[in-house]
Amino acid sequence: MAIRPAEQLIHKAAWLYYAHGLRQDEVANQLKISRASVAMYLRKARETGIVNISTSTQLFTDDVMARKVEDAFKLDAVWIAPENAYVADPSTDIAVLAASVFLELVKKGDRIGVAWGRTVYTIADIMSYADLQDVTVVQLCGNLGAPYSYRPDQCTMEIARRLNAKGLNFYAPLVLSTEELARGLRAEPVIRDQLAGISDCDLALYSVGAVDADSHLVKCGALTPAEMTALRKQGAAGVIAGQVIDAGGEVLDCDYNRRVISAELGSLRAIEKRLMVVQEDSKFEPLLAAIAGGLCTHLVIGAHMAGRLLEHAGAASKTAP
Amino acid sequence: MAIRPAEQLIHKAAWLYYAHGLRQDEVANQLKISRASVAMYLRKARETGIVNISTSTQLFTDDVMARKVEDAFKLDAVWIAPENAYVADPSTDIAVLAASVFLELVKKGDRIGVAWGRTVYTIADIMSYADLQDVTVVQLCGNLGAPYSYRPDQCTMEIARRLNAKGLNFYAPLVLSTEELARGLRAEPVIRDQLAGISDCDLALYSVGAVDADSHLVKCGALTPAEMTALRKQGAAGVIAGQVIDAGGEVLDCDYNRRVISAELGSLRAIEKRLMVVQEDSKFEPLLAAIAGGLCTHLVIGAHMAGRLLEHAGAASKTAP
DNA sequence: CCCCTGATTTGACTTTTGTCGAGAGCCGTG
DNA sequence: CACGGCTCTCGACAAAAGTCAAATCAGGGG
Repeated sequence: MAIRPAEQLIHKAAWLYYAHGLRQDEVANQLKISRASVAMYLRKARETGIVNISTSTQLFTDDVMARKVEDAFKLDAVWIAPENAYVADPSTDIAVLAASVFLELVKKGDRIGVAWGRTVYTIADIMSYADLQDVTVVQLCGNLGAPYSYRPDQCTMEIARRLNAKGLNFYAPLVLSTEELARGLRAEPVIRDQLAGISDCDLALYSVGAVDADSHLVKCGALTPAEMTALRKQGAAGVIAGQVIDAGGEVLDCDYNRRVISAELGSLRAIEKRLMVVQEDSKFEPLLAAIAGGLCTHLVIGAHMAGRLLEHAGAASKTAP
Repeated sequence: MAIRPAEQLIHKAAWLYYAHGLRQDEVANQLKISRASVAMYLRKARETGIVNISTSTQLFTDDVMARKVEDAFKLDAVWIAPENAYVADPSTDIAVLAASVFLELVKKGDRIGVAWGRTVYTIADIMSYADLQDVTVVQLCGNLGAPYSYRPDQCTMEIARRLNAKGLNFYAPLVLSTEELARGLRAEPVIRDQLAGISDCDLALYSVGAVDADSHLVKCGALTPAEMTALRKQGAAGVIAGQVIDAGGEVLDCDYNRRVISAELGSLRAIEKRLMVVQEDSKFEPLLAAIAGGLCTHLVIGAHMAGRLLEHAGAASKTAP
């Protein structure tokens, strides 16, 4: 898009202020506008991603625990949000960290796969704006009609908006009523292309869902609590991009999964950087499953969860030394 | 290096302030220190690169003139600093822009070649701090003993310091008194390795020098004004990394060049991104030579210089349509 | 053990920045 | 051409951030 005159002014103000280090009143003089306007422009500049303020997430990887988790689970990088009363809301802390990490991982020209869930939406919501060029954000799974505020397409679009990127939505329901219909839809060129394009992503962002009555899948009406319980008995350990996985991180062989339109796990694994973010402590088992299935290379979790992971790894190495 | 406790505090303060958006007094409460300390920590955080504030340089590439220069000279990207009374000192403007562009081009893990000169040093001087990991800054040419404040090794080290990167200096004089000695020195393992490593760089930063009595080479005593005039008559058009080039951008065949220890132009051309920055209008001819020799892919110049380049290109296309 | 040095921290003060409601300009419409 | 409705801009005030000299602290040497 061509730069509009207003945007030009914002850019100039931001330039003088942030790059040259002038004060707001000096900028106002230069540009012959009031200081109040300058202040407003600067806010817009920050909101548009014309200026970018990022803080290194070093500290959270440098943590000894983070290193241990990396080693124990063979992950590329792990960030641990300290849970000790840092800030009012501890779960926000993880999301803020995840957003920073995400922005640090994104590069110009990247193609990014985004799944859906409360966690992902929270991240999108608090993520600061950036002006990445040529970035495409693709939706990893089908949609849900539910009146949820964090539908898959909304997660995708919101993140795309924040990055000033192109959003590629998935115009199909997440789950259909029959296997045949799902198969047919997956074969549709427009859907097939989207699914095929997923393995071309450079970066994926998702969380993992729990297999219980609180799951989004239940809340959105994709599954009943009873069905969920049944799946659990069949070995369901978690939910990734709308699909139910077993403890080994493989797609569970069940009727539900066959009716789902979503990224194949194989495609997900083909993505170089798979950033998984887990907020709730209750998602321990699902997280283990996701890690077992090689569905995450980069991980953002809270300190408590990290402790549990290490405990588990320690116990496992004792039983089978 | 292990994170010292002090650094930890700085990091926490920066995190709460910039990532969580708390106010300084809120941060002070959280961390149980005074607000004044928080303010100080935050300044340190900015100076260390723990937080990173960058402004997009879009505006300067989006310029119509920039596009035209790109097309006319087949360059990858051109940034033009508007010379019209933007800010007090117009030449600073170019350096500020160059520093931003430079930081935008650097990626983690990069190896960066840096030449020397007033322009390069000015850029280093106003460049904001960053915390790039695994970046190496290598010196492109030998040193000068002169009491200059912008010796090659200083340019290299200052940039390395700003980026929190490793600096690789070149422990050899730029110019020796005999050709034999230069040849011998170039064959020394330690020097040879350094020279060989130059083509592995991902990014180079340099300016181009003029062939006149004001040249650094003269000021540093590497050449006398008379020798400079003589070289000019022999076809010298500019100076790159301490070497004299002709109008076609090739090393001039002369005694001086044979006595110089510096990056071969071939190695420089092997570098993917070659960022050239020119501040002075008087360097028109040298710049043309550098462009002709394919020594620059990315260019930062002032509006006036851009005008002259386009004029030249227009005239050239008229004489040879 | 005490004093001195240098670095860190703090409270008090100043400067800079953010915000809000009022007013000015702009456009399409009746 | 006058009238809303709209956005953009400004002045004034309140809030936040920056600064500095004095106080405190840690540690080393005499």
